[in-house]
Amino acid sequence: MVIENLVKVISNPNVNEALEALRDAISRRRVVLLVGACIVSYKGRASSELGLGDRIVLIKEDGSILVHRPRGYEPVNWQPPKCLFNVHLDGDNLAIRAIRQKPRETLQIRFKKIYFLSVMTLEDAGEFSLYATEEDMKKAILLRPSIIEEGLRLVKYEKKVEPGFIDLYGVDEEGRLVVIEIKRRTAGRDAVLQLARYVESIRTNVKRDVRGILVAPKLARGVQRMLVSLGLDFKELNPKTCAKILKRYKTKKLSEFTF
Amino acid sequence: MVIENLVKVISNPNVNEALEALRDAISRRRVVLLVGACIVSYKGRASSELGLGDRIVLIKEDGSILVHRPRGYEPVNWQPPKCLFNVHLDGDNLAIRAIRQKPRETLQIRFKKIYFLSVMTLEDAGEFSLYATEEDMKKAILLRPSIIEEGLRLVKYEKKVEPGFIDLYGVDEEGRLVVIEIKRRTAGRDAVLQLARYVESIRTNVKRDVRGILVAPKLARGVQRMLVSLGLDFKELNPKTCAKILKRYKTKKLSEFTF
DNA sequence: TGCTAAATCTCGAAC
DNA sequence: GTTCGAGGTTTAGCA
Repeated sequence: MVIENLVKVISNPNVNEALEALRDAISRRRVVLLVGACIVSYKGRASSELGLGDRIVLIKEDGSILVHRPRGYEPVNWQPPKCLFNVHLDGDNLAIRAIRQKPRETLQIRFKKIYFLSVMTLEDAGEFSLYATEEDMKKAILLRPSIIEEGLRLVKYEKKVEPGFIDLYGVDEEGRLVVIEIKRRTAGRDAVLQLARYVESIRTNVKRDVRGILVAPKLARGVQRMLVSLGLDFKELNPKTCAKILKRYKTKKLSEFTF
Repeated sequence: MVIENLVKVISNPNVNEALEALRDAISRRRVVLLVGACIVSYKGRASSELGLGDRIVLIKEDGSILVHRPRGYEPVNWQPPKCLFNVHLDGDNLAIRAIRQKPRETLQIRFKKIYFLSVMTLEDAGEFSLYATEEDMKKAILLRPSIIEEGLRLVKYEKKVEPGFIDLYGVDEEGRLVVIEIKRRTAGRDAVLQLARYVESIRTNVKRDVRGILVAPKLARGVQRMLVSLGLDFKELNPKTCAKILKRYKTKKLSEFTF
């Protein structure tokens, strides 16, 4: 029985070694890291050319590929999951073509020199959880509408109106309709305009008072004036506050089962 | 004289080897690749937790850091350039903390096992050029306004009006003002509303006929009706056509110098 | 420094 | 399959 290395590293491979290892790795859907000097060209939704330089190329199990320069958060070139690979020789150099079918896009990487190549069998079943998103804020407000204002009753969730989807919809203490637009970060003009369009759309269909409340941790500069002139309200609400409410609620629910 | 390896790879390093190599690499602003089993947590604009699994961690010269899972285009966790690193031992495990100052955000990676670590000195001076962006379309239209319509003269570039910035602004054959909104992809409702707001804003300030032209390779479904009802025009224009015009123009300019 | 708009945006959900 | 909106969006350009 042969026990295969889960992580294989080849330093300074020659072109044929690299070619063979890469073809094998891709056919087996392994994760591959390549570091070397290369030129890159891309044609598809746009086109790009990248001159010679040292880069890190990461090919993943799902057929995605990333080309990273030594600086910057974003990859300089890439291809999303599910693309097809073709590894071949371009003269004396190793070349990788990654082709996406729809939309048709082609990424070509030509290596002048490969410093190292690694083929890896990685196991990753870890759960990822992100807290305090806009969705969480919505849930927290539904659980406890009083964080917006006393007497508020929420009657609809993601109501469809003409310009799009309303985040939250309800009735206030005095029976007026309330439209709520939620932003998890500083709300700008766009958020106000969005809310204004929703309110306008409902006003044209209903013979009742309609209020619009923008809910966000903060307003961008100059936006307050805009809100006032459009007759809309603002309610400060921090995503962290919402996370706490959700947490408490979950604990409570759990305790309901426990006791 | 000591000649240092430009790319150093350590397979299955023990914790102290890894700690030393990593601290040295970060202080020298080298590019680092780490592959191993880790857990990750993030606190900042939001919060996240990632359970144990094999990942690829890339630390760059500019102080950015990316954590990639074996699948997916996007990093599961990251930190943008200019963050500060702290490498330490967490019990028997190697831990990396990457701290961003503004906004204050912290990324912590704890390795249960390191399969390999690579420290690299990479040289990348290659030029990157991307063709046929919205900016290119703007330039092409300015160079040859007749691709929109005969007799069009463009008089302003990125004119500021109340709702935002107009892409292009001009006068048509019959002396009417023309506002142009450019999209490099299929134009949707948002593009139409944007153009409509610009046109409206100019109409309120000027006692002249004002036309709005949406320029894009294609219209989304249902958008044509919207355009008509708002009295706006559409002109089909492909970004590739624009790239060709720019290329020809550059060649022509070159030939003017040559001959 | 802060804000606005674009991105080969990507990704997911809803229709 | 298409469309629409969110994203820890990031990034570039400009007041």
